[in-house]
Amino acid sequence: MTLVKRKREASPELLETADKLHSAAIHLLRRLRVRDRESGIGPAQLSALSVLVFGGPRSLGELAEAEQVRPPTMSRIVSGLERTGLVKREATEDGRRVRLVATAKGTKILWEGRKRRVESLANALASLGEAERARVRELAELLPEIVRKI
Amino acid sequence: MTLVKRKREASPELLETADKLHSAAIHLLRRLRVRDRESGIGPAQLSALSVLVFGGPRSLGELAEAEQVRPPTMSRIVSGLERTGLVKREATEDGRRVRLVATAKGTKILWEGRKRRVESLANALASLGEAERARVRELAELLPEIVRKI
DNA sequence: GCGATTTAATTAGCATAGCTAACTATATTC
DNA sequence: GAATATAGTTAGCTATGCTAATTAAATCGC
Repeated sequence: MTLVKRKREASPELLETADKLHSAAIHLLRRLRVRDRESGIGPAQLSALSVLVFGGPRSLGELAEAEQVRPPTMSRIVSGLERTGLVKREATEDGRRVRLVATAKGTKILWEGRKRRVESLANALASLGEAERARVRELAELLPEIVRKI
Repeated sequence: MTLVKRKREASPELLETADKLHSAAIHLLRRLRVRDRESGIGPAQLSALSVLVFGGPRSLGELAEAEQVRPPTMSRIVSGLERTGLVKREATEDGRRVRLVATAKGTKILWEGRKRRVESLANALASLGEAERARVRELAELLPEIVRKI
C-alpha cells in the first residue's frame, strides 16, 4: 500500500479559516501588484527572476517546476527576461539543457522592485500594535510550512 | 494640511516579515491555482464572480474597483461570465449603468470551486497542531485589516 | 556502433487578463 | 438645448497560461 494523503472531512471552522486566508492572499497580492508595475516587469517574470537571484542558476525545467508552470510558458518568460538583459541562457555539458543565470542588471532590478513592493506592506504593518506585529511575524514563519503541505 | 501617510523608514525586521508574507502569498496562490483550473473558469472571472455571489449585485464600475482592475478589463471579464451564463447584465433606471447579478448557475459553480480550492488548504491546515491552527485563524482575521492599509 | 527511444527546450497556435486610447450613449449642468 | 460629465464598450497592444508538434541531444538495446 502506498502512502496516500488521507481524505478526511475538513471541519467548517478549518474551511472558513482556509477561505479567509485564500481571499486575503488574493487581495494582498492585488494591492502589491500596483507597486510591482513600476518596475516595468510583469509578475511572472519578476517571480521567475527572484528564484534565480535568491536560489541561484538552474535549468529551464527546474525553474518551470519551481514556478509551477509548464516549460513552454517558462521558455517565453525567460525570453522576455533575456530580451531586456536581466537573465542569460548559458550552455551546459548536456547540450539539451540550458543554465539560466540572473545578470547583474537583473539582480539590481529585482532588489529595487522587491524593496518597493515590500515597503508598502511593511508600512501597513508598521501601523499595527506591537502584539499584532509579533503575531504576524510568527505567521509569516509558519506559512511556508503550510504551503508545502498543500 | 491634509492627512498624508507618513513616509517612515521601515525597520529591517518589518521588511523581513513583509517579504516573507509576500512570498508566502505568492506560493500559496500558485498551489491553489491548480485546483481552480478544474472549474474551467479563469482566476479573474472566478474572483469577480465571488464578489457578486458573496457581496451581491453591483455596477461594472463598482466591481472593477472592488477587483482593483480598470473598467475595460472588467467589461471583458464580465462578458466571459455572461457568455457561459454565470452572470447577467441587467438594465437600471440610470441608462448608463448596468446591474451585474450572479445567476443560479454562477452561484452553484462558485460554491463548488470554492469548496475544491479551500479543501486543499484546509487539509494542509488540518495537519497542524491545535495551537498553530489557532494562530493561523487569528492571522486570517487580521490580514484583511492589513490589506486595507496597503 | 548505430537505430530507436527518451528527454529538454522551443515553436506554433489558442484563450484569458491586464493596460491605454478612443468611441457611444445617457445624465447632468448652465 | 448645448456643453460637459459619467458609465460602459470597443480596439489594439503586451504578458501569461495551456496543449500539440517540432528540434536537437543523450541514452538504450542489440
